[in-house]
Amino acid sequence: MESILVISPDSPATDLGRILTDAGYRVTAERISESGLAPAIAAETALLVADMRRAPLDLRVLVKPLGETAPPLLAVIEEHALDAPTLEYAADIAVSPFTDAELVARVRLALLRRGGEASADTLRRGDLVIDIENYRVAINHEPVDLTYKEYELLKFLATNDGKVFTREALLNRVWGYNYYGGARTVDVHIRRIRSKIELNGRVYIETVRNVGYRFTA
Amino acid sequence: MESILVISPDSPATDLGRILTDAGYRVTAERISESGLAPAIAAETALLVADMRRAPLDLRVLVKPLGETAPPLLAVIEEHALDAPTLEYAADIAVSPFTDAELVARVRLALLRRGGEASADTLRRGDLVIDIENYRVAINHEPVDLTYKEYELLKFLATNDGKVFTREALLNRVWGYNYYGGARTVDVHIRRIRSKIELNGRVYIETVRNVGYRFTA
DNA sequence: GCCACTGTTCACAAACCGGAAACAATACGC
DNA sequence: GCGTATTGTTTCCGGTTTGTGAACAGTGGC
Repeated sequence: MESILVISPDSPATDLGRILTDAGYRVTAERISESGLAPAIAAETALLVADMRRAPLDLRVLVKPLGETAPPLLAVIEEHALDAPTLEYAADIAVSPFTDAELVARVRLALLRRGGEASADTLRRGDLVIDIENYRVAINHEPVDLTYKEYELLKFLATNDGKVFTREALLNRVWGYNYYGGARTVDVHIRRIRSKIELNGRVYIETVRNVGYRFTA
Repeated sequence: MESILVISPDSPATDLGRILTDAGYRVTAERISESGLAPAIAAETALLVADMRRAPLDLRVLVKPLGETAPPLLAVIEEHALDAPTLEYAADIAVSPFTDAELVARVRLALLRRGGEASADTLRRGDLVIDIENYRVAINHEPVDLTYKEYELLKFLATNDGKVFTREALLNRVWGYNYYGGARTVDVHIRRIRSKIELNGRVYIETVRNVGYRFTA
C-alpha cells in the first residue's frame, strides 16, 4: 500500500492523520524543520501532505531540492496564506476549512494523477496501460502480446507522448546510436505495433508525413 | 486580458461569474449541451470553469475531443459527485462549498500553471498557435491539418511576422536556395494555407501587390 | 473605358511518401 | 542442431502532396 507523509512546521497535526487513516491510507507524520525534507521521505511515500494552517512552510526551500522524482505535494493552508511558491510547488491545495470528504478526494486525485503520469512502473495513456517493470501491455485490461522491439518502441513513444520523432531519431533512441539501418525498419515496426493495438479503430500512433511518428493519448 | 469561460449544463451560474468578475477576470458564461464545447471557446479563453454543482457534465465527452491545445479546466463540483473522468480531465477541482477566496486562488493557480508551461517552442500569433517542435498548428485551440510544405511556409512567414517576402525570397528560404521553379508555386501554396486557416474571415496572410506576401498577427 | 499586368483559382500530371506484403537473416528455445 | 519467433530489408502499390499551365478576376494607369 502506498503511504502518505504528513509534514508540518510544528507538532504534527492529528486531524489530518485521522481523516486519512480513516479513509484507509497509511500515514506517517513528521515535524519538519526547514533544513531538510529528503530524509523523511521513504521509498513507499506516494504523497506529501504539507499542513501549513498554523505556520507557513517555504515550499521553494523544501520541495525544489527534491527534484522531479519527488512525490507530489498537497498543501493544506488557510485561504489568506496563499503565496506564489505554494502555488508553484504544490500539486494541489486544500483550502481550510474543508470537509473530510474534500481532503480525501484531493488525496485520491493527487495519487491518481501521479499514477497517470509520473509513476515509474506503469504508463497510462487512455485505455493503454504499459507495465514497464513487467514488460506487459494492456488495452482496456485486455493483454496485448508485443515482441521486445515492439514493446521498446511503443514504450518510448508513449513516454514521450505528443512529441514527434523522425525515423532517424527513433532508430537512435530505440535501436541505439550506433545502429545503421534503413529507415523503413521503423515503418514496419510501427505497422506491427499498430496491427496489435489499434484493433478498435482507435489511433495511438499518428504519422506526421515527411517527419515521423507521434504517440497521442 | 485573458478571459475565463464558465460552462454549466443548465442556466449559467451567476455566483461564479460574480466572484471571478469581482476578482478582476473577464468572464463569459455559456450553457453547454453535451454536444459541443469547441464553438464556445474563444481565442482568448485561457481557462474553462465547469460548474457541475447542480448537474453533472461528462468531461470525457466534452474535453476529450478538444485535444491538447484546449485551455485547462477547473471543475466545480459537490464532493459526492467526484468521478473518475472528472478526476482525469480536470486540471483542478474546487469542491463545494468553498469560499470566494478559494475559488479565486484556484483560478489563479490554473492560470499560473498554464503560463508556466508555455514553451519557448511555440509561436503565438493572435489566435494562431504553432507548436514548432511537434508540428502542430491550432486556431482558437482548434487543430488545423497542414501538409509539410504548407506547414513550413506558414511557419516561415509567422516567424518573420510583419515582414514582406517576394515569391523568389520564399522559394529560396522555404524551398531551398537551389530550387528553380515558377513563382506561381508560391501563390498556390499560399492559397492552400489560406483555405485552411482563414475560415472565420480573419486574414493572416496579406498579399502585397507587386511585392509578395506578409504574415500579420 | 480599355489595356496590361498581377493575383487567384482550377485542373491535372508528376513526384514523393508511407503502408503492405513477401522475403531474408538472425536470435532463441528446445 | 533444428524449428520457430523475431527482426530487418526490399519491392511494389496506392494515395497524398506538390508543381505547373491555363483560365479567370481584379486593379491601376492611361
